[in-house]
Amino acid sequence: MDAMIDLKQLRENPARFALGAKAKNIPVDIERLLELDGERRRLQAEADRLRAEQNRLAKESGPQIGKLKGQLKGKHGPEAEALQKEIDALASRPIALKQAVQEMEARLASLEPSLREILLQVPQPPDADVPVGRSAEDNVELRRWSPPGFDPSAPFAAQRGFRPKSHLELVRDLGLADFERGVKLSGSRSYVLTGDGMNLHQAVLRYAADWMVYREGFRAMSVPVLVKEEAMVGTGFFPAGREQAYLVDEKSRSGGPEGYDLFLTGTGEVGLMGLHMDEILDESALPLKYVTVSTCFRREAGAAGKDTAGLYRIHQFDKVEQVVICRADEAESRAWHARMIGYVEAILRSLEIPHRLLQCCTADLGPKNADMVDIESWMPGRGEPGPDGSPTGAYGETHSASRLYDFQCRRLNMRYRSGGAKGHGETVFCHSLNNTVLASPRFLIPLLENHQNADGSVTIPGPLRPYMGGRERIGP
RNA sequence: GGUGAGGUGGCUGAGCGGUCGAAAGCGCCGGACUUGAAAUCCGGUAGGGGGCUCGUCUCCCUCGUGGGUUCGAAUCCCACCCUCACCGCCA
Repeated sequence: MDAMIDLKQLRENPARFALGAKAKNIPVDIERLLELDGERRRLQAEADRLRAEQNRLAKESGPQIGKLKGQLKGKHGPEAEALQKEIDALASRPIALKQAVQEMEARLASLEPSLREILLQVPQPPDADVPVGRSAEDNVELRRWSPPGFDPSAPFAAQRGFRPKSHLELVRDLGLADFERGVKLSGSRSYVLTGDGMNLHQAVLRYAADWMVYREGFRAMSVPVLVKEEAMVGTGFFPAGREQAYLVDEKSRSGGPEGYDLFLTGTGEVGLMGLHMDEILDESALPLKYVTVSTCFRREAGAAGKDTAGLYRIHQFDKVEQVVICRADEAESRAWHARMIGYVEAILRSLEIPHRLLQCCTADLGPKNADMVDIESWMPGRGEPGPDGSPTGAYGETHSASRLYDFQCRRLNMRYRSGGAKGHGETVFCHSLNNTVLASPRFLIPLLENHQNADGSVTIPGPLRPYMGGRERIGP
């Protein structure tokens, strides 16, 4: 069975996993898991013992049978009969054992599915320094930033001299998106980016990707967005997130058992992390720093009625994603987490987008994370309408930085050999981290809304201008 | 989509029913030689799981994956996955 969570650790300290699951509000029957594990180990030991005996007999009698068969060649009559009898006697010795082994194996096999099912559901326990909470409401703000001369907590109109438009109004008035035709083509939560909407979309993606590649030395990758189930399970998105993923049903289409289903990935993380599945890496190759820009697909099951309008919650978008795969060292992994968050903060500052960092509480972590920090960008057009009917603005999630220890790499069977240069040490599961660099078109919301002008135009922030043909503004 | 060949350790590649977890070469590690290095020589070198008297201990599993035949399978049979070559189609 593949490594999910470390069964040894679970046996030694089941409470840690039970409490961790509870803090995450994820139901999982650790008691039952321990029972099944114990039962399996008992059967395994017994089967091993029987098989060892069987092997011993076979090893003993094998060469003898071979020798006797050699003597049998060309012989006839009573002499041949005697030899044949001897051969049969030798051959029959392991038969009883064989049946016993088969029985044990059958019992073992019947145990595996339920064991595996539970094992796959056990979440990574949250780190001790993650605040315990019941929902996203209990996330804790770490810090916030806004460009000089603008304060998100004060009314937009008072500071900028006009009432802000929401991104919906901006994209309509400036001709940046066409929702009607998007819906015509693909149903709800679909859109078409038009003209400068598409230009801006490509500009921010390229800007973010270039930042990671040319400033931070990440390796640019194009990875599949259509992947096997293995990759979804390995990266920890399945089984819990199965409802969130689009399925390309190749299995039933073929009408037979051949072929397998494929899934559309909801993040480039799946492709990047899946790259080294089942590999043993050289320690000297670590850390691996990858960045990809990929189209992401999400069913948004369970989000019916939420954020139905505009570019916020949509089924398909593009995302620049960073992952780091490093040695199994908590301090190193924590340092990378901070650094990866720092890249995003720097990008947001360079684009003059007010934002804040949230330490996610235990309930908001999801099964795979030990720790997660969200970054929310200020969206002046979001939130409840104020007394004058214009939006008051709100922070909206645009980034999410996860620290996973070896949770993913266990599932992906992704290891390195420890022990210095070309070391001869043990194989160890890598640690992994991931963080959004920039997701668009959601990011167009804070970009357009924060940089809108009184005349309805939108100023293109300086760093994006090279990606927009040198232009300074969109609109009149 | 059609036809053919093939998937073996970090790599190349032999093995085609028993002593094979597996020849040989390369690579890598350790040692000898050397002022140092190269060359040479000697030795070592897959992964996973279990047991205890925890050790230069022991057992089990793994030769693409899953089944089957057999006393015994890397080797024979079936299905699937994948790779390569040629043909057809095609952004």
